[in-house]
Amino acid sequence: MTACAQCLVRNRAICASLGPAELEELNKLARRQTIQRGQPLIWQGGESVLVANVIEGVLKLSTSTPDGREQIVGLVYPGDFIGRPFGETSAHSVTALTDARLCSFTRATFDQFARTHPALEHKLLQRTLADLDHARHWMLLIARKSARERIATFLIDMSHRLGQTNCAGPDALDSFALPLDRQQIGDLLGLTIETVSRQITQLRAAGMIDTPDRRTIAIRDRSAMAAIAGL
Amino acid sequence: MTACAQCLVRNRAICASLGPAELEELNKLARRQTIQRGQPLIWQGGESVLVANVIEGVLKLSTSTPDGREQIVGLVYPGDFIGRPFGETSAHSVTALTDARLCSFTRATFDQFARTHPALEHKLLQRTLADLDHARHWMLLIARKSARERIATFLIDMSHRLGQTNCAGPDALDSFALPLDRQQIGDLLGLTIETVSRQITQLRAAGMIDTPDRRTIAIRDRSAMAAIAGL
DNA sequence: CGAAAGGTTGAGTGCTGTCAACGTCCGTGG
DNA sequence: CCACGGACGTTGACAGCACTCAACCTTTCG
Repeated sequence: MTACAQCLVRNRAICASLGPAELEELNKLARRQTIQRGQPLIWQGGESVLVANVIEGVLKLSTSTPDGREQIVGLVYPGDFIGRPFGETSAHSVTALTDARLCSFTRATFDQFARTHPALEHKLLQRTLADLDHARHWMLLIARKSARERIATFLIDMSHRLGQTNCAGPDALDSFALPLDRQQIGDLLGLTIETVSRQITQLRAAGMIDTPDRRTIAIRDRSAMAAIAGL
Repeated sequence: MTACAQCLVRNRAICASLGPAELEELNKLARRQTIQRGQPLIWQGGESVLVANVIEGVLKLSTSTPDGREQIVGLVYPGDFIGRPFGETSAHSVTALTDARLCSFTRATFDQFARTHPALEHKLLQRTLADLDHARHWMLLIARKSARERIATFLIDMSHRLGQTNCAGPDALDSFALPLDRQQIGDLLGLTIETVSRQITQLRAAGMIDTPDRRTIAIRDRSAMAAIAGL
């Protein structure tokens, strides 16, 4: 029995808007769920049947063209919300990048609960507004920045995001495990796998980062990285 | 006295969620406002002091890097909502592309009203979720498509959007006035002005569109355009 | 009529994509 | 334990699309 009171993301998920009684009510509607790395959860264009809070792990949101080009349009971390409430279909796919634990609801159930709990809807609205700001900012990155700038921005960004996940507070990690392989980094930044590899090599050659193994990034010169990223 | 009952976008703006009494209440808080083409309304990074419904006209949302590269991250049409409620700062700038009429509120006033009217917040949430889907879909366009695909997609998209603005219903216009100049099309699609010009020239040479004057686009072969756009 | 703003066209460069070969890590099975 | 194979990543050669720089054309407006 994993009650909400012990939830890892109790204070960061949208549930934080609820009082004890309402939380218990919501808890009864929830289903704890684990999914494995690589496992898809929601399909682009499919009927929106599931929404969830991410308790642990990292997932990707992605869309693809009919001819197979893929773009990762967002990453989802613990405490984030996934799925498309109040809509018929999902605009993008959701896939686990690492093993993950979720607190999930059927969309119909969640929609109904949310409609009757304005505080929850408000929290969801705030989060959606922040997501929208973030997505639009990312458009600047993809449309206007060079490959090197994109890689630097991505690595700095990820060091912050993964740092916030820990209980230790909002610190930026200087060393972390990438939840994405090179192909996925390319899909996220709008680059090819070769360009990603070359840029990482150049950053390493410049002494700004280190790559002890293929999944680990160590930031050696954060200010230089930030300068390349354009703040 | 321009009351809400006669409002052009009465049924498409978020106000549609309100009953007559609440609408009158909101009306008292609103300020009708006109702004001229090119006039900025909200500044990136500035304090979020104003939100508004667009009654007439087209506006752009844009962000720029410190070194001057600009990206248009969204276009706003009649019935759409602009500004950043429930937040301290604006993540992007808002500028009128055509002369426009707004129904505006101070953010504090709107926030307070919205918090006490869940139906309005719900409508705003639905709209924000749709905007987010749209922004993420646009990321695919910018990151993965060629210049020609981007131009074709943009023109088809705009013919639909401007068609919906009219009372006539959700028709796609075959001829319309672009609210953007070439530079702005470039800023929207992540291209340079020269590339935009060349691609438009090529589409005209192929007989797919016509350009009676620099601001007018006439779509001659919609299915061919749609094919290039990738549906 | 002249100047300025906006737009088009041309020539050349460069960044990133494409194609291909090679290297490294790791699990599997002989 | 080592050989093998596949997934993943790196590096190299080359090409192409879009960018840059520049000249010229068109429209608008004083």
